[in-house]
Amino acid sequence: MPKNDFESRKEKILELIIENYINDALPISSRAISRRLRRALSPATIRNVMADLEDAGFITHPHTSAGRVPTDKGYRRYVNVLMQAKLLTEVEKKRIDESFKGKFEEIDDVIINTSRLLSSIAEEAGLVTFPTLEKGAFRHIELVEVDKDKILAVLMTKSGLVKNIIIEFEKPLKKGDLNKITNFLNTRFHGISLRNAKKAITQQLLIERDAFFYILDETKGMIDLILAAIKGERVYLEGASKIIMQPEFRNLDKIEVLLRALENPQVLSSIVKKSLDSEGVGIYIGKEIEVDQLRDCSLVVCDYTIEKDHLGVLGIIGPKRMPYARIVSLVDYVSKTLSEILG
Amino acid sequence: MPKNDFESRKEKILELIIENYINDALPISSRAISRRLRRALSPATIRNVMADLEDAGFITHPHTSAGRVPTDKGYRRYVNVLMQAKLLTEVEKKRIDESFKGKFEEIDDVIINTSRLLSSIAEEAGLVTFPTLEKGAFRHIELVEVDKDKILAVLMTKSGLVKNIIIEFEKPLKKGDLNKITNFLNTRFHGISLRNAKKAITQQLLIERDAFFYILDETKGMIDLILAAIKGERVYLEGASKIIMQPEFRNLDKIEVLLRALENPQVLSSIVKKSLDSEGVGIYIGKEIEVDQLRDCSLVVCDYTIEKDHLGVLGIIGPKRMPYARIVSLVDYVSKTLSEILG
DNA sequence: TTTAGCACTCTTAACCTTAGAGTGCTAAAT
DNA sequence: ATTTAGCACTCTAAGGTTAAGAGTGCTAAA
Repeated sequence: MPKNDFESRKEKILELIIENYINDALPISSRAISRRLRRALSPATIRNVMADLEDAGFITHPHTSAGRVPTDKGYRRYVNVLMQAKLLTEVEKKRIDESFKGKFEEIDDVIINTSRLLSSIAEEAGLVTFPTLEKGAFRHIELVEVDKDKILAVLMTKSGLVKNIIIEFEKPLKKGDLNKITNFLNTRFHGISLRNAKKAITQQLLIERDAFFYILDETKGMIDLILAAIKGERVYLEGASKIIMQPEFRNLDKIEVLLRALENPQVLSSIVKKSLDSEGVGIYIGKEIEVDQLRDCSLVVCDYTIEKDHLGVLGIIGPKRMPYARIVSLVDYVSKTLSEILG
Repeated sequence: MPKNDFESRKEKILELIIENYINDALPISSRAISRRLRRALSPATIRNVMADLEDAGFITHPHTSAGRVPTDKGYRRYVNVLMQAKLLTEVEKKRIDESFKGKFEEIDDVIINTSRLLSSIAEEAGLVTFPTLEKGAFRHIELVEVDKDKILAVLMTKSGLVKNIIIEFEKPLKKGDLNKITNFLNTRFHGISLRNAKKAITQQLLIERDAFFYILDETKGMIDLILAAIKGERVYLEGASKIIMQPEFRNLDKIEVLLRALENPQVLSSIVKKSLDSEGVGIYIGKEIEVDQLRDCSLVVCDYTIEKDHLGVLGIIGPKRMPYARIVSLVDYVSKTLSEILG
């Protein structure tokens, strides 16, 4: 038997081991694999192959007389080369589409719906960040006086995202001044990205300083505040209870570590940072997440966008033993759908 | 010994049993109580009293040879008559005050901060609803055209809460019409409560129908949408992981039931409804919560307000074995502080 | 009324034991 | 040169037993 076939047999067996383990959460015995191959190979042969796979680091066994379980390296190989995408069923797609049909009054409702959807279809924890306006294009700003020394800025991006910011001033602004600033911003900056707005706006402001000379500082301060406010990053996570149903987490200490981690803003934010690296759907297995408390978990993430501008991130957190083929399709589809809805 | 003293001794012992149990999470033996009374009474005597308390339904024992634990009725008596408020320490108060000192750009940040604070001081789950605008007074509305057939309504209450609502129209409105509606709303309805706004506005609209005759329907529809949008009720809950640390929840099945319940919007909303009944700080013990999945928990809640108008609810969920004396003070103080901050 | 004394109950942890699953190795079979 | 049967060996998980300890309830004496 040529080398190639030999290698491909190994791969096949690795694939079977991993898929079986993902399904049953039990170590896989040589006999089980032999049966799956319709006895084309005897358990003894499988055992030899398994020993090779173990030497190569793709599988391991919890103790001498137990079957095999995948290692991180095994899962990695599985998602990289063995797994073939398992498309969502029409029923699932329909369910996702339907769930976005409802009326959403606020962006929060959309985000919550999305994360609930992810968690409930995947039966894992679903994670969605609130969209950032940073990459959005400036469309309209409205400055409303709410007090002598307080204004409400309502900022809207081209894609229709809205943010309210309340700004306090030391000395009150005159109504005319507010209008002047509003007009200035709306006419000069229509369409430019908020991320680049600061430099552009302050420059332009200096050019037109004559018109603004006595409110220049206030105007600049206000712009700073507005741009600072849109940087905030918030994550919504739902379905931690789904994870603890998984056999590998039926253990109080593990649950405790996991729940604590998922409640920790730093952990969430480092997860989100990680996700930014990936093009398309990103898969992080165990220690690849680089969060110690999540070393028994995997993360499948994807960003969502408006007109190719990054808005936020969504994904699934669950045990490493996760039906990647399905989850990847799910995350991909939901991210596309969300992007469309917001667009 | 007169009847009174006899009764008060019973109460004292009940109090000791409950406080011990709250501290240690272990059934309390007659010997332990005797020791706590500096042997003023022998264990045998205590046992007699305990038998009475058990007959009266205040305590029970898990099995023949175990010490006593409080029943719901016992806890109820404790919080109603035995417990004396345990004020927060200055350090704790300071911590709460400090945590509200930061800059909050959005109301969401305030709510999240509050619930995190509750959860972290109480070492239980903290719960805060987002403020409803319903009871707030109308202050200002701004209607901004964002598309031919889409407008953004920015609604602000007297107390400074802001809500954005995006409204779509079948046929486009003219710019002049928008201004007309904006002016109408801002001049005629300044100061009236949003809850009563609908009737008042539609009535007034009919009186002035001549001015609006060709956009009457659109105007009415828009008002309906705006008022519907402010009804939404959202709850933020943090610290479920704190509950599962408690000895009575060191059990996978219980944790599962609990986490599922706390992720269930219906459960949360029925908790919030409950809270509306109570004047000041409300305490609900076990089945009093009227949510079967939470029959082993207690709920301590209080509403928060602006100028005596109800805005929302905050509180603590934890095991029935909860340091009520401390938690009540905490919930009370945080609710007052939050009310002040928002005012 | 209170308390000492004591039999009784029940839980918990520790320790065995055993069945069963699965491996690794060796030697025979293909 | 592989593949496979056979078998000894290992480890887990479940069940059973035991003993210690904590606490009660009752009775009879103080």
